[in-house]
Amino acid sequence: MNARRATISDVARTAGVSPSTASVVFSGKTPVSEATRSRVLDAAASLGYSGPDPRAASLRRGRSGIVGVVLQGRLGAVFRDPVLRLTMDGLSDAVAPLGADLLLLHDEGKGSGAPTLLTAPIDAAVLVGCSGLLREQLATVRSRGIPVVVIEGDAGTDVPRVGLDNRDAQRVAAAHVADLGHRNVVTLTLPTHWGARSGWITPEIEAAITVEVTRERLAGFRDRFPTSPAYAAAESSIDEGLRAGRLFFAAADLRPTAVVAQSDLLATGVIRAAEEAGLRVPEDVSVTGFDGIDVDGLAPYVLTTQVQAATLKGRIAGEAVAALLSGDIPHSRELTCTFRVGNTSAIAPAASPAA
Amino acid sequence: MNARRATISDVARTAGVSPSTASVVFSGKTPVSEATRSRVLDAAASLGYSGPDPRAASLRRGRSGIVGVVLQGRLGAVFRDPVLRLTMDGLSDAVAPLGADLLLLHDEGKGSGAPTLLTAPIDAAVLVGCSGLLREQLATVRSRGIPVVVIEGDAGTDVPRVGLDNRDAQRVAAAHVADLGHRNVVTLTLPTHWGARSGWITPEIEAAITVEVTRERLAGFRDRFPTSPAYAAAESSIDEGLRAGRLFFAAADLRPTAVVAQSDLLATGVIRAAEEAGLRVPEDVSVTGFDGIDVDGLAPYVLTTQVQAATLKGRIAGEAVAALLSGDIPHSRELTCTFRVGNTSAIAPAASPAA
DNA sequence: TTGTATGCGTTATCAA
DNA sequence: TTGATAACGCATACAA
Repeated sequence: MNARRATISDVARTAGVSPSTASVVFSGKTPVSEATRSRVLDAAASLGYSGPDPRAASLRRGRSGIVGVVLQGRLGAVFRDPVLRLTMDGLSDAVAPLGADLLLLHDEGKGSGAPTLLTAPIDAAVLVGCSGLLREQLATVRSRGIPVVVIEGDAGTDVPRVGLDNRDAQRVAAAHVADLGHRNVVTLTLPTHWGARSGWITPEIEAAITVEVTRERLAGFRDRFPTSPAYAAAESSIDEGLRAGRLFFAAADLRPTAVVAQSDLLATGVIRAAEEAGLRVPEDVSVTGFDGIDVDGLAPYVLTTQVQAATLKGRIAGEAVAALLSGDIPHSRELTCTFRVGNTSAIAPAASPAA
Repeated sequence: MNARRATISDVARTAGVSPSTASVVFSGKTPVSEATRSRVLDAAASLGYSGPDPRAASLRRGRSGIVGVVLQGRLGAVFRDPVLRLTMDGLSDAVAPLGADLLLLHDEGKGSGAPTLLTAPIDAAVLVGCSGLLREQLATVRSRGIPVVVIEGDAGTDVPRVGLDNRDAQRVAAAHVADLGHRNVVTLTLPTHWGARSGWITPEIEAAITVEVTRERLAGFRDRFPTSPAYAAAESSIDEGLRAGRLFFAAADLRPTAVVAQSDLLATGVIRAAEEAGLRVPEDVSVTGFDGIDVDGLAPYVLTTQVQAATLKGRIAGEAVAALLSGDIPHSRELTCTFRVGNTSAIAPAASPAA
């Protein structure tokens, strides 16, 4: 029909008022007489004008009302992680009062198409999940002058950050296992870098872990078990835990009596593997997790784990964004886990199986 | 430092070229000599200019590179649903080649803060999950002239839609149960409207179901069981299924021999409830699901269910968006489920438990 | 290969 | 309460 969509000027002309008046009718920034208002609204209706073009408005205003959330990997993979889901939930909650929407940005391979962080019309960014690309992304965002908040990642100083006492918490879990008499222990970690395959962690690899969460939790484990083997999973999932667990329990003479996992999902998989191998948890093998999420199908086990407040983490990040957008400078926050002893850890078996 | 961020004109001036030349250096739309290019880039670096302002660019271009996805309810709740997660995964995959990002819009209570669909700078919208607000949202989006694709909802004609053969598929499942000799059957449905509480579905309610998926699947069930009781869950989750199942199995003399659930999660909950009540599945009670997702912790059961290609559904929607954005008119697609007989359905028990 | 001119659709400021 | 004016920062058609 129309060669062109109607603009606010068209509406103004039709209504016989000035563009600025028409604008004000829609924004409500200034009082307008009832007569003019309805004339403008009528004109808009007759022209099929449905309000200001957001692009133009955002150019003029300098703000878009959009908060970018940078995630790593594909969306599906991202939301498969219960912790991240909770964090997103809290984040969206805290950002909602701003009237801001969330723009999902995946950092997946910078080669792939759009350098989105550079070209997305966002007012602020939340960097979450702490990939190795973090520094680069931070540089990008800051060069654009966009306020940014980092969730669990190596932000430099002067970047508001929401963190977790990963190292301390994992040390506590490790100590728990050590105190129960376990000596033959293995830790199952999250990915060492984004996109990495699963495999044993050599000293070289250990020295070059780019994922902060993994590194910190491993460090906490090391505080009590400096030389125990460590195996990195490719992702946090029950399946990955199952695969790793099968590996751990395959050779009867090398079998660990305890597995310290860096996530509840991994721990759940390990428990499954133990059952598969005919081992009893916790009598034959103790398993600890991390996160404190409800894992579907884990009953009757109650995981011994460090419980983190994932939703709160997101909420705090969202509040930090809100603060930044209103000109305040939020301070970084470090959240603390709560250790929960369940029924998946127990005193080490008296006799080592063999060797 | 700077009173104002540098613009491309500043860069051009510093580099001693015209603004258009500088623009071209960043967009790459036109060949530029190596000498000029590097002069421009140097100038940009020295001014701390990090590329065109996305807001201005998008105003000029008329496109923002953002696709809006309208979901119902809170984010956290949304991504808790495995089917939706898969759909989002497929969608983001299909949209990635466009260089488009996804903007998450919740339709939650139009009163709450931002009238987002009206004011978001999106090039296209995907309406998913089919709430009762769908028509209204469609009107909003179309009045803005934004191309839109609907996933499983009552789009009018002439709106590209990706659907599922919900009614046929559910009828097949119901027939399966009927053919096994079950007469005392109850169906457990998805919510009848968005935000509804759980409860028995009266004829009045049944006549006014606003969620298409629920309505269609129930219709399919009705094709074989015109008068059997139907109970609506408040959401698709194992917990809701468990609660409903407890209700079904509470009174021994009214106990159904088969439960036809509208989702795998609900079915899983029902199975849990059956176990709790000391009933064997499928010997004492048959349970069918819908979706064909992998439900964690369901082993050793293999659900009898209708398997839908959730990821494909999202992908097709994404491709439809791509088509719309390049001026084509995609046709609607109706996907077909595949019936899978697992080990949760069996011949009805010979003797009805009681009166 | 580079420059000139123009408009994308708004809204903030200020004066009337 | 309303209107005139001037950006907002860029990308494109077209000419050189």
